[in-house]
Amino acid sequence: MVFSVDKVAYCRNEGKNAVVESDDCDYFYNFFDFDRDYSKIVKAAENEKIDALTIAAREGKGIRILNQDSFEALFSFMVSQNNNIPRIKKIIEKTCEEAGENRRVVFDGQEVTFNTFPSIERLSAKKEDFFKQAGYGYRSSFVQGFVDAVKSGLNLEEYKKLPTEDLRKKLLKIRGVGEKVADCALLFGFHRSDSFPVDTWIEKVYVEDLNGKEKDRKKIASELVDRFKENSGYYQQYLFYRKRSLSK
DNA sequence: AGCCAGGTCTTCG
DNA sequence: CGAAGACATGGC
Repeated sequence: MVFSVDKVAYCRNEGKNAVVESDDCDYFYNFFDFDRDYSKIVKAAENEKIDALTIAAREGKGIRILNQDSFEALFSFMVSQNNNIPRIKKIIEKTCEEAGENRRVVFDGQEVTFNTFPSIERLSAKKEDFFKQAGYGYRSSFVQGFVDAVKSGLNLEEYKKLPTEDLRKKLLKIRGVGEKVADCALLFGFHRSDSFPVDTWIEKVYVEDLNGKEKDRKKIASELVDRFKENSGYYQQYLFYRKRSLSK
């Protein structure tokens, strides 16, 4: 099952194909970025003539840069700071369970229930203790501040019109949003593939596989975007997933 | 038992 | 600027 805001899709593999069923196929067609020719991106990655990238792209050729909801993406990545992935998932799941709406859908005659990602209204109705008990820790004030800002006029839809650099600056003004979270939101929430989020894993890639010399994450990110331009985000995902899978 | 996690903010030199 | 600490919580 895949969830996005108040929608759900049921996914499975049939041989070489991925099958996606949903009440809203148009939405998930865009969500999974099916319009894009990823074979071109893999070829471009191979043409960079970087061993690690070539391998990563070939192994990760099924990876898509999802078109997530911008609010949900920014909110979720705000939770990711100084946190581990299993716990991030738990926090978001708990938030959906307790603040989202319960829904039912039917796939192939099978009834499925799920919780939506909560709306701004539902989130803003929650008090500080809700976030504390959901496990947000010190990030509680960040997400609450963000929710308040959106409720009182901050409009991410308007941001979509901005060029990447301007949009990036806007996102960085939000408390709790630094370079890495902004870049992830740019990539997944706004599909700005000219961004290269640098986290602990990409730092390893940069040093071990790209022979990088910079130490500062911000400099690393801008160096990589200068180098890979519009393909940055795709390469970042290939490299990220391969690095993580190797460490397990 | 500690160290660490898809970092960010604040403070201090 | 650039480095160093603090920050909540729980995964491993």
